[in-house]
Amino acid sequence: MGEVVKMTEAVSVSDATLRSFMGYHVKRAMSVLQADLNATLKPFGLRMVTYSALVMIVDNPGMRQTQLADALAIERPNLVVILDQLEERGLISRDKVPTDRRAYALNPTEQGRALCAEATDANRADEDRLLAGLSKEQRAAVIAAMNLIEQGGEA
Amino acid sequence: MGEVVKMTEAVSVSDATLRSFMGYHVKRAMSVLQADLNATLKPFGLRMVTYSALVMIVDNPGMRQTQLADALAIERPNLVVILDQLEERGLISRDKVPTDRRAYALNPTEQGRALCAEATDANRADEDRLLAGLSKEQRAAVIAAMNLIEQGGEA
DNA sequence: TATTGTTATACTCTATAACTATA
DNA sequence: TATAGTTATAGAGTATAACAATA
Repeated sequence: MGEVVKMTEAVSVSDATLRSFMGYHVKRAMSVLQADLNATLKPFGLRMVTYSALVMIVDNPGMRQTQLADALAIERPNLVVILDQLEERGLISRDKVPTDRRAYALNPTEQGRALCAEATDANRADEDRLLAGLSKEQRAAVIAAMNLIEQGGEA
Repeated sequence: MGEVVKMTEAVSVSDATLRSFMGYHVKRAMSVLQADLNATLKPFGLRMVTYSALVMIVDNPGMRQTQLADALAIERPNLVVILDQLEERGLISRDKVPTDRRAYALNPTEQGRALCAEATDANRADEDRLLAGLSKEQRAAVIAAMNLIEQGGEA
C-alpha cells in the first residue's frame, strides 16, 4: 500500500471519457428500464424473462421449447425453469406433439392470455411514462439504432 | 420491418408484441455491446467494469471508493473485488488519506494510465465499427435518449 | 447419429447485512 | 452515532456437458 498522495472532499466526479461511449449509456438505461419493468410486472407475478416467454407463447401458440429459446436468445436449459413457473401458475401448458413424441407444444391457457394482455397494457403505460420526453419519431429512431447494433454484433 | 426472428424449421416465429417495447430492444443491443466490448478489452486483461473503474480513476485521481461506487452505480462491496484486481495488476494504488484514516484515495499508476489510453482507443475503434451505420447526430440522439431514460428512473 | 427436453453445475453480476476501524 | 472499506452470503442471469427418450 502506498503513501499519502491526494484527498477528495465534497467534489463532483467527472465521467468525461465514459460519456462518449454508447455502451456506458445503454448499460445505465438498461438498468433503469429493467428495474422499472420488473416493478411493473411484480403485481402480475412476472419478471422480464417470464413475461417475454409468455408473450411469445401467446403470439405463437404451439411453438416448441427450442424455438422459444432461440427466439428469446436464451439457452435451452435456462428456459426449462422459466416454463416450469408459467406452467405451475396455470398460464401455459406443455402439450404432447403426436408427430414427435420428444417435443412439447407450448400453448397459453385462457388465464395466461388474460394475464398477458393485462401485463402488456401495464407495460405500455409504464414505457410511455418513462419515454414521455421522446416523440414517436425519436422513439422509432432509437429502436432502429438498437436493431442496428444488434445486427452488427453478428457480423 | 420484419417480424420474423428465426427459422428453426419451415416455421417462422413472430415477436410482434415484444418489438414495440423499448426494453426488449435495449436489452438485446446491450447484450451485443457488452459482448463486443469485453472481447475488445480482453487483450488488455480488462472487463467492462474494470475498464470503467480504471477510466474513472484516471479522470478523477484521488477519488474515494464510495464516490467511485456511486459514480459507476455499483454497490460498495462489489467494487472492492474490482479494485483488488486493478491494484494487483499495478494499474492503480490505494493511498492513505491523512485527514481521514478510514478512507483511501484511488490513484492511477503510470502503467494504469498507459493501459487506460490504449484500451480507450481500442474501444473507440470498436464502437465506431459497430455504429458505422449511424451519423454523429443519430449517435448523439441515441445517447440523449438513453440519458432521458436514466433520469426518468429516478423520478 | 442427431435432436428434444432435462438435470447438474459453474461462473458472473448484483444486492444486503454485518463487521472493523475510524470519525 | 455515523461513515469508509471490507467480508460473507444469497439471489438472479447465463453458459456448458451430459443424460434419457425419441427421431
